[in-house]
Amino acid sequence: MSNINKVSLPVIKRLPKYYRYIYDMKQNGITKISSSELANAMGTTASQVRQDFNCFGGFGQQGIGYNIDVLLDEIAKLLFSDEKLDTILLGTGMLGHAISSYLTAEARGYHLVGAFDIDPKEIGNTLCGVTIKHIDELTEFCELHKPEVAVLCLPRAGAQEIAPHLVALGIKGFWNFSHYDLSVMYDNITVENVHLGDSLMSLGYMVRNKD
Amino acid sequence: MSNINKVSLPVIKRLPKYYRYIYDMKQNGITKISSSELANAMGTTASQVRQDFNCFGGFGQQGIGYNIDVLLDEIAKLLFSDEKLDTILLGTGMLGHAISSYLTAEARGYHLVGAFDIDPKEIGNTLCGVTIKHIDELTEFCELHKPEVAVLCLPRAGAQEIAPHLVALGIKGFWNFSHYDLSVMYDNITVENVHLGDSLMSLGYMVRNKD
DNA sequence: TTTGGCCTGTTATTTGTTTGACAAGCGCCG
DNA sequence: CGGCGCTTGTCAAACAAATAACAGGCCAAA
Repeated sequence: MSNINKVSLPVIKRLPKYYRYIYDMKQNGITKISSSELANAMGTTASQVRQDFNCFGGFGQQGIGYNIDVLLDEIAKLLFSDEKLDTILLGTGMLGHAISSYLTAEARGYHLVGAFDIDPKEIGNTLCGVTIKHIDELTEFCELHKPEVAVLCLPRAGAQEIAPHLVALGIKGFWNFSHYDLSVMYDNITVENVHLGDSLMSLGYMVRNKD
Repeated sequence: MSNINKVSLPVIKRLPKYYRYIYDMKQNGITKISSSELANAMGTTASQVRQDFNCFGGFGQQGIGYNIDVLLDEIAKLLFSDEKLDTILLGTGMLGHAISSYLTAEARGYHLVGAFDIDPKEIGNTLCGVTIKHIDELTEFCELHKPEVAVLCLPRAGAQEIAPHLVALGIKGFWNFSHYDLSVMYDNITVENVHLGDSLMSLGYMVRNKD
């Protein structure tokens, strides 16, 4: 068991979806489920469900299926953790506001500890419980509070300029909304890109070139 | 040439990134580039670059490389189009505001024609040039203006309820920020999911279980 | 207690994507 | 004009992921 040696990225990316569906089933009073039932609900195959769960040791019972509580608990242990990740936000524009609100209100496992901008009009305002600081204070802040995750909601030039400093300051993971390709530069850092522009462009292509 | 029979999804998803890099190079005065140079800049392989471009006929010259202008133009023809896609926004909360602003100010190929909400406080306000209407007016509006794309910035229950109507009203593509899994239901519809929650969860997993 | 149906964990097969290899084309230089 | 270096387009091999197949465990019922 606990064969967490090297779980492939596609599997990891599917975990949140499993969590969502299983969480729902628990809300609906379901107590156990088979791989085929789950696969059917999620639009995938029973094979994939079993193989995915097996990456983490496989927490089902032959002849029975999977206990919803066990399943939910195991996946939660994988995705979340007792201690939240201290997180800072860079760029408090419209998107920054929306994202920080999401991070504090709806997301689990993160704790917003700081927000930074260069716009004098923003500095000093409160954003989801933290005071927006000027980006000049970033170094001092990070050395003191050691945040682990940075959310980049700034324009590309800004992201490009600040990313190396953040890495040097010990940031381990980026939630990147900027158009700057972080992952090219550092590969001992985890980057989760949310490229809205790319997403929209491929949507447009697919809508126009519908098979 | 023009072997646009069936281009695989991974290739389509890479097109925007190509566009970004090539656009930049043009800004920097570069006029031609080889597959290996481009691959190197983007952190991929020359093989992949050539094979990707070849899905669309291959617009390079042996011995020379790719002309930046030609390349940019060809990719733009694939991703964008002369006529913009009429788009409506559902859900004008904080995220809806940020996304609509992005859509109108920064994105290319889309035209926001309507915005809808259920919150009486929002109805009548202006959002990026359109007046926010009550969702009860959605059917009439769609029958009149025939929008092609819908942006879903509403909570899951709302998305779940409204999605079938939107499909019935002729929506061809969804930019889905809700936690509802549209793609499971309709497969003649294009859905581009931006699941912020999923994205954050997998980031957390990867930060904690760094290889 | 034994039998049969069901379901998991795991191994095998198929499918799809990425990487590598090479022939043919272009331009430059002698 | 011919050879050489470089580059594309394309085909082949390697790799990764998704699907299918199956052996073994569990429960229920007889």
